[in-house]
Amino acid sequence: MTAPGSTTRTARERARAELTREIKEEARRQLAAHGAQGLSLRAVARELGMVSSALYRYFPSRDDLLTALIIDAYDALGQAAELASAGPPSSDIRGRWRATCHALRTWAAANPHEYALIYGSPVPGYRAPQATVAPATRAVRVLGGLLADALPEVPDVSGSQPCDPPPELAEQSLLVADAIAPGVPPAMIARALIAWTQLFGMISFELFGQFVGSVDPADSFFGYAVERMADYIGLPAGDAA
Amino acid sequence: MTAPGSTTRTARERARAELTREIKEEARRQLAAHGAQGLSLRAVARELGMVSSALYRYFPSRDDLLTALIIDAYDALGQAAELASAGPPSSDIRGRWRATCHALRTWAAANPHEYALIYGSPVPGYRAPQATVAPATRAVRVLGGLLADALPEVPDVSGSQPCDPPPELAEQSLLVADAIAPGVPPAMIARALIAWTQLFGMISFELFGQFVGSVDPADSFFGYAVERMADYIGLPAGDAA
DNA sequence: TGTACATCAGTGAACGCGCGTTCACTGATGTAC
DNA sequence: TGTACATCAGTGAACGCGCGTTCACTGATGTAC
Repeated sequence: MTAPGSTTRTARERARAELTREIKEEARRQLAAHGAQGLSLRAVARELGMVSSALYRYFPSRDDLLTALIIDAYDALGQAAELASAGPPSSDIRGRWRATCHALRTWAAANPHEYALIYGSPVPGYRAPQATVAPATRAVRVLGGLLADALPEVPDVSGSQPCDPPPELAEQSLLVADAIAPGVPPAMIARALIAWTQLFGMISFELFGQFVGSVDPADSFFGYAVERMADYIGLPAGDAA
Repeated sequence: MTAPGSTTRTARERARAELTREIKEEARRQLAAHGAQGLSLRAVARELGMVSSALYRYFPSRDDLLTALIIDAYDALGQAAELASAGPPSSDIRGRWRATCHALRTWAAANPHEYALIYGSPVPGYRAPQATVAPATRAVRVLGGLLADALPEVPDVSGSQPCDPPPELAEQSLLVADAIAPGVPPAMIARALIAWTQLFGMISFELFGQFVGSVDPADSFFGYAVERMADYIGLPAGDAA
């Protein structure tokens, strides 16, 4: 009888955890080769030297396996962003933004099919369950934290400005701020949303082949856009630059 | 014997053209229901009351049918952009930009699966043939034309600026300008590329469900971003605003 | 205008393949006494 | 420490389905003389 709560579980439990991991690994390889719709339980089982029905001991259905892959992908991308943002000194807001953007692009380039799974076209017939919602916000929370940290450093412009967001957007921005960037004013949230969509638009264009024949390779353009968006959001230049 | 070159071709030719159209229409419906990978020749034939092998008289393979749909989608999107840009007076650059952006979004919302086909994740195992390249540039050419028309109206800032694009990007921008926006300086091309990726990033986020729970509905945000990007590119405010 | 031939659209059967999921089962691992 | 029982992983066969593509064919449409 092992101690309760011990990290060394029974052999059965360890074997189960390991096989679950191996199934997801093989499924990710399938994903890369044939896309989300081409993900086949039978093929995964075959590759693992198992009989296809055995997989049902680990995932109740194909869609549940897909859900697990989606959650893993959001988590991996989110973690990459978190690590990158934690690299520079906390006060170097622009450095943290830069590092985060480049980490997102690097992760996407290294895991194009997992990126496509979460930021590409939705898989027809698949409805993402509630469990994917929280991991999906992990990356954007990094941006939120960064904005919140930038607050003391940005010039406090009270009163209405030209280019202030319209009422509906201001309202939505307030809710976004409440959720991921406490205290950040709607105008800054709105600018950050523009930068965020620009960032992912750029990554998707690069990965999905829209830049072929124009800004290809996209390194220079990417670096340039990241700086311009930092300017636009109003992030302080930081110590390093 | 009908006159050569007459628009009224033989019955056979007319029937062929009509069936080709019907096949593509039905295929588009399949696309909407099951995605690009779920597009099935057999299902299309079934719906049309034909036997599946009959389709091979019209398209040599499934991939060729997919290619036809892709080309049609690029053309439809490009045409929507062209029509929108031709709406306002030619000198109202900002109005044309605004109309073009909204037309792209409207087309995408009305044809989400065709949009996903061309701007979403690539279809695994499918390689787009050369024939898709030209139609693919049709939409962005509208932006190019708009920039070229704006040239006389933007302040001529010679000499190097802060925020000028780095050498590699400047070079690529020159090539882009040569192809779609003659005479437009690299700095403006670079800004337009940022705006263009922001625009498609925003449309994709909205269509693919990334805005659910934040800027949803996205109308207000979309309109706001379009204006801010117009500012950023440096488009003149126009007569209407 | 009429006939002989060529072209083409569509049929139906077949090939060879893959899929997700269920179910009754065997045998190993874990647990309670 | 040893035994009886419960839990669980994995098997293998089966169900019912779908797919792209080929091929020899029938019969209608078009064309040349």
